[in-house]
Amino acid sequence: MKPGLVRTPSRIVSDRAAVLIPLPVAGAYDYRVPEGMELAPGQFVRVPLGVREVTGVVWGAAEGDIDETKLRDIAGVLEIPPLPADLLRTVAWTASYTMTPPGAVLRMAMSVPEALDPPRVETAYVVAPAAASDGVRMTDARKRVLDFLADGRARKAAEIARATGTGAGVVRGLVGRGLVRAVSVEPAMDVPRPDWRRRGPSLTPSQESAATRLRGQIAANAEDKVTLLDGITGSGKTEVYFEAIAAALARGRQVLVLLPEIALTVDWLRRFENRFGAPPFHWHSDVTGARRRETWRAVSTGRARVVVGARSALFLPFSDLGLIVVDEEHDGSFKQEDGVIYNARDIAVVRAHHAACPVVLASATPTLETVVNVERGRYERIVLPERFGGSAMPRIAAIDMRRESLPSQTWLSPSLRDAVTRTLGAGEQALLFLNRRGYAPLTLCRACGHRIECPNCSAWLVDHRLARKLQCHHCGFAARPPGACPKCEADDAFVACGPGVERLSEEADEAFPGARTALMSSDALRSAAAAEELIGGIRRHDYDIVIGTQLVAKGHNFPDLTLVGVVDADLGLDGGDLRAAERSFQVLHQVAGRAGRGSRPGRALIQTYNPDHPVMAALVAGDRDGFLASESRAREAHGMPPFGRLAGIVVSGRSEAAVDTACRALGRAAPRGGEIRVLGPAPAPLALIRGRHRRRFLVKAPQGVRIQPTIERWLRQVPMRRGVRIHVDIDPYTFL
DNA sequence: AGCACGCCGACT
DNA sequence: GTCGGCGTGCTC
Repeated sequence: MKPGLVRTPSRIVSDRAAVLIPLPVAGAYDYRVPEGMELAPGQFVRVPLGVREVTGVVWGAAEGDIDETKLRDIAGVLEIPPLPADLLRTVAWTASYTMTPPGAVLRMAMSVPEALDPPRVETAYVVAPAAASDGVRMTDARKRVLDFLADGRARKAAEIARATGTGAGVVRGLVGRGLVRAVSVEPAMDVPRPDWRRRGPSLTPSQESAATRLRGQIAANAEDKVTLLDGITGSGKTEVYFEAIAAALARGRQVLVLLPEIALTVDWLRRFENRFGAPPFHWHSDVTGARRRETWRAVSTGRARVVVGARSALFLPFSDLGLIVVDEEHDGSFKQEDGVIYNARDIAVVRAHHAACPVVLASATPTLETVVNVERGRYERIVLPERFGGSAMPRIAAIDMRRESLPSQTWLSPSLRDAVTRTLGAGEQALLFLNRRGYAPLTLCRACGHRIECPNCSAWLVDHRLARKLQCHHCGFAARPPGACPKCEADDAFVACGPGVERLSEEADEAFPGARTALMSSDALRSAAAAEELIGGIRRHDYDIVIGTQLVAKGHNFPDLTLVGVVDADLGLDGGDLRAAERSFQVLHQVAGRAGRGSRPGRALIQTYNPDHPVMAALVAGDRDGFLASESRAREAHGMPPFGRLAGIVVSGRSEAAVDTACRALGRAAPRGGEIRVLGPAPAPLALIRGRHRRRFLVKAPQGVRIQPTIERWLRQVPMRRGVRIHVDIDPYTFL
């Protein structure tokens, strides 16, 4: 990925300027610059648009191809700092790369409309410079006030009164005599600053040498430096990149840390506060209202030194970005799938390039893309070889389910049950991992075989017994379980097929009587507080068995947990997804890493019907690099990413016939014969979502070929009927 | 994304 | 006869 440059003059001198408005229109609109108005790119301006007036951003010189008579005047300039140049370039690059209108990308950078309002001002008081106190009667109270203000800082009347034991009248009197001056100040949220001078925890020799290399990059202001911090679970990657953060803070720069699933990383925040003595600013969808506005402005003015956030934090107006960290670089949640479709990990590299600052990508199971970038010499790799505190990676063994005999409607093999029993007997904790929410993925009528499906999607409804609902995991549709079969009207004939975590928890209660079980899934944890409560309980050993979905795999540290049982390791392998094997490996490796993080060694048992599958073999052998190498060879042989380019073109609409007609027209116009190939249309794996029928084309090109211009030309040739929409997904992550 | 314009059904 | 339903198409 090579970030392109956008030319932006430092000042607009012409009587016309291009203004980008946060709407999905083709490009920036030209406006007339009124006499005497000074403009620079990035400035927020009010412009007339139809009958209304909107806030836009000065984009550059006018394109000039619009009729003079249509031109309207810029109404005014907002009195807030302009968007920084590196953000403007990142917006332009993202728009062009993802084939999204730039205004739609800009909207992400203007996600806090209230932040653009003129700042609320308050009156504060300072000592007047060069004030002559002769002739002013110096009472005790006046003297105390002047002493209090002697340091030159502006303070509000109430604060002065409180500190000096006087009344507001004394201050007013001093103002009247010219000794104190009233000034307008923007009330600043009193934020403790992270203190990089604090001593961090002591590091192991390998952590220390990794930290030294990262500090060196910050000190050398290594632009365009992307470093993969590659360390197994528990190797202390976080402490290492904290040292890079400290180095950036020491140079007075700002830092952005991107984390997946931000709301649930209580553990991470605790470690940050331990290291820096103050919390970072947060940025994710749960940050709302005044807090959101204040954070946006604090980032813009530079008061916010460290921001930890979800992917949308990439479009915050950092004025002096000195480092970006992407933790859990491999995590799928960095890929935004709706609206502007982008991968935050990639955009982080682009923003860092434009901001001329280094990037650290951290992971125990880096993506093949990143590993290949290391091998090609584009990224540097720093390896943390051993686990912190000397504890070993858990031993991983496969349980061959073909050789186990299980009673029907149960999913815990005798081997796994035996291991759990012995673990509990030793006073330790066990984790049973099943990446499936709810009670059962399918509800079937015993009498006629009818399967309960979502009315809007081609998917089964998932039985959520705790919530007494059948739920669609694709559109959110929920219904009470019907009493009788809607097809054959048989009463009480429904049978739940397959396990979800709720059902597994039932089986665990039966299999291990007396054991205290905790259920951890996104359904069971409605709030961050509830999550913290449960995590604390597990850490205190209030529970013996934890049953969880992917949530449990993330970052938690349970010292007494020594056994991880993966109930269905084959779950992620089907689906024909390009990255299915890679993702399975990442998830299983990560969840296995939950075992043995304390003083006692851990082990993981993986129930599978495919013990010879490369993913299982690599997990058991502890051969991550071997797995990546074989995966890499397979992708290269098929010209798949990262050895070739892919784009998904999804055509969708309410009318299946209209979608098919559109697809035929697109198929006829598809580019042929060149090095770019178009496959499809095929029904998308979920052919119906939210009542919209979907078909998918796949565009494939060799490495290094820009596919966007070809796709653009192709799609432009075929006018779309109303009701039919096209989504372009460059570098698709999943094939849903 | 708004907002107006426009062309068909149920009301005072 | 009008009020208003939301489909369609602009906005420099």
